[in-house]
Formats: sequence, structure tokens, C-alpha cells
Amino acid sequence: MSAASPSRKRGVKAEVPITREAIVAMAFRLIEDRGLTSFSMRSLATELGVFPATLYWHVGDRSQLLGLVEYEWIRRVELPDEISDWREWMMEVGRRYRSNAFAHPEVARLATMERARNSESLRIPDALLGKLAPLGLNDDLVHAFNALMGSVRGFVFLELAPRADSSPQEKAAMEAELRSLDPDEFPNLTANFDQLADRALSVRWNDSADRPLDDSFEYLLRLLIDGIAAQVPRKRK
Amino acid sequence: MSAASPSRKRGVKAEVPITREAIVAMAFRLIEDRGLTSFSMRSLATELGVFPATLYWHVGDRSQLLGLVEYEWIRRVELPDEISDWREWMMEVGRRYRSNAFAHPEVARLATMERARNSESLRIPDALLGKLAPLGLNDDLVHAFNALMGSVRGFVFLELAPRADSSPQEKAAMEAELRSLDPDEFPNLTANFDQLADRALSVRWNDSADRPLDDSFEYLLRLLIDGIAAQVPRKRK
DNA sequence: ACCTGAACACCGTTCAAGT
DNA sequence: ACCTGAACACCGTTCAAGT
Repeated sequence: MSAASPSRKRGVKAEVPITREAIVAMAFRLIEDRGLTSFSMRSLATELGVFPATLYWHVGDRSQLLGLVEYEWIRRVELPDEISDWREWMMEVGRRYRSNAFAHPEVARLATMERARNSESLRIPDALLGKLAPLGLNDDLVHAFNALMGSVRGFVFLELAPRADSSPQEKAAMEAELRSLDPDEFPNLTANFDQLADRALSVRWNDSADRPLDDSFEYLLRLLIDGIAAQVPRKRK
Repeated sequence: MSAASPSRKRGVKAEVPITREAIVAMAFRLIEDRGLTSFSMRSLATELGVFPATLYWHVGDRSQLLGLVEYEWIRRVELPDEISDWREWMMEVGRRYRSNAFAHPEVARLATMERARNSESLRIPDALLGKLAPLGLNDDLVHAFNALMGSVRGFVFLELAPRADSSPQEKAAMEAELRSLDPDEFPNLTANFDQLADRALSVRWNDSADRPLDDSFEYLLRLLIDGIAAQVPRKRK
């Protein structure tokens, strides 16, 4: 149980060749299937039919491996080069980033939490900058960039956050707690409860996978992009 | 080394009385001083001169304890009840939330990552809703709420993220890497590098504590709040 | 009620040794 | 070059037993 099943003899190569790519692919699968918290180097090794130390030879250590998994995730986001209008382009990039996050929520959370230091992760920032720079925002260029990057990535991260520990009956307990808030302590939440129920951050009990905040995300993108557009001197609307 | 120093005898009370509050306060301090990653139930117990099992009697388990630490953190944000204008009120709440995060960055990261299920954490959402609801946004009420909550919390979280592993020479390596980006692969980043250097998400090497993105945060708040204001029917500007 | 002491089932990482 | 086997220094959590 502590290692490969038909335990190999010393120095004998594994039956399936252990490559860097195979390790990363399996790590991606395990994180997504069993959750980031229950992922471990040891369980990964067991799954590959190999001893833990083998992994260290191929991928350095745990945090380097997670960096490779991150890379594998962000790589999946394709840029919509066919869209010429900068506003539509940004909307679409936002949507694709978010779609990719929902397709692999556990890895997405990982990718937001750790610093993405791979230069591949600069592909999207570079493209975004390519759209922002020609607008003539001057000193606000960096702020528009930060506002977009921070809001979009941050929003999606918060959307995904509760996935962590939502057991069957935890949900019910949470719903009951939210439904029975004290109107004296939380007058506004209780007064507007029907509108918010399971549709607002901090007022949800289901996974975002079940009831995503699609419309709120679109609203946010519009707010940001229209706001930036309003500051563009007078080139195109 | 594995427990209290002058090792007490069985059943003898600790010299310093171990209360729930004392445990939470010490956990807060340890997380902030030594970082979230190196915090453990065992080190906390040692620091309190007590055996690990003692903690479990008082605070349940690790995740419940972290919930209490979270609560202790968010509690510190005071709402600016003296401000009547809703736009200024929201700007100020955003600033205070962010200030509190910078005052305790490690705990702030924790509080964003875990689900804050304490009802105290609904104090700010309730107050925000109290300002948004009278604006007459109708169906957009929930979206404006989500856009504000998600952007602000998400932005600050991303600002704080790289704190995790910034050693002395890691910074220099990162700066060097960013400064020597390939202009063919990243034409826009390299062309606008001076404007972005150490001031943009994904293009930083110093801690946000050293060079915070103050202006970008203000810009984001303005974008959001002005955007919402533009959709207010015609009550107040 | 409150705490000890030991145990259980895990971790990440290192390293000499094998082939 | 690549992998084993064992070891080191940790974890979170449980539980009978003590007072």
C-alpha cells in the first residue's frame, strides 16, 4: 500500500515510463478529481506506481510541480484574435477565462492562489495591454490594466471559493442559517432576501457550478469596460 | 520540545489559563508573524505551553479555529456611518477593508480563501445592501452587489498573493526575468514596461506592502461606483 | 470540566544505494 | 540517468486516562 503494487525490484524501470509530462497530467487529474486539499506527492506517486522520491527527480518539488499544473491550465485559454473591437475582445477574454476556470475549478483556485511566475502566464496580460495601450489612457493605462486583471481574476476566484467544503448536509445547514437571519441585525439582507438568495456572494449555499453568477459577471465586465471607454479621449467609441 | 517546557503532571491546569480567546489571539499572532503556511496546531500548542489535544477541546478543529481568526480580522473593519453620500460611503468602506487587509496580510489571505460563514461576516454585506437597495436598480441590485463585493475582495486578494514566497534573492531573479522579456513574444509588455514595472499585477517583484497599488484601487472603485451611479434612474446623482 | 500522553495515519523531502 | 527503500522531521486528530 505504501508504493507500487507489484513491487518492482531495485533499479528496475517503471512499466509505464515516468516523464515530466505524465506526472503533470496525472497531478492535474488528481487535483481536479479529488480536490486540491487531498492532493499529495505521495498519493500522486502511488497513482503512478512509483516511489515518492521518483517525482522529485523529475519535477523538483511540490511547489514547482504545482507551477507546471498551473501552466497547463492557463494554456487552455485561447485568445479571440478574430475580434477586432477592443470592447468585445475584452468581454470575450473575460468569458473564456471564466469558462476555463469552471471547467477545472480546483486547478483554477490553485492557479489564483499561487503566484503564476511562468512567462506563459504573461501571454494574456501582454495581449490585454495590446488593446489598452492604443486607447491613449496615459497615466491611467496601468490602472485600467490592474482594474481589469484584478477584478476578473478576483471575482472568479471568489465565485469558486466555497467549493472547498460543501458536503451534502452542510448546504442545508447553511441555507437554514441564511434563511433565518435576524431582521434586527441584518435588516437589508432579510428585506431583499428573495433577490439575493443563492445568487449573491456570501449569500449562497449551492456550488457556483450549479447556479453560476453568469449575469453578475457580465454586469461587472460591462461596468469596467464601459467605464474605461468613457475615458478614451475621442478615437473610437 | 514536544510539549510544555517544565512538563506539567497529568491533570494539572496550565499556569496561564487556556481560554478560547487566548487560543484565537495567539493563532492570529502566529499566522501574521510566521506566515499562514508555517502555522500548525502543534506549534500553536507549544507556544501556549500546552499539548495539542487541549486545543481541540476548546476550539473544535483546525478549520473552526481558522474561522474564529477570520472573524477576529473582519471585525476590525469599522463602517463609516457618518458619511451620508452613498458613493463616498462605498469608497470609504473599500479603503478601510483594504487597509485592514494590509495591516494583517497573512490573516487577510486566509479570510479570503476560506469561506467566511460566520454571520458577523454578513455585517458589511448587509450595510452595502442598505446603500444599494434605495437606488432603484431593480434586477441589477444583485449584480451591483456582486460586482462590488467580488471586485474589491478579489483585487485585494490578488494584491496580497505574492507575499507568499518572496525571499531576498527571489525578488532579484524575478525582476531580472521580467526586465529581459522577449520583445517578440511579449511586444506590448516590453513596449510599456516602464509604466508597468512593479506597479501592475503579474509584473511586480516587490511586495505590495512596499509599493502598493493604491492608485489602481482608487481607479477601480471609481469605475465601479460611477458605473452604478450612471444606471440610477433619477433620484440623486 | 479540562488536560495529558500516547497513538494513528498521514505528510514533504533527502539520500545512500542500487542498476 | 533513473529509481528504490528507508529515514527524518514534521503534520491533524482521536482517545483512554488522569485530576
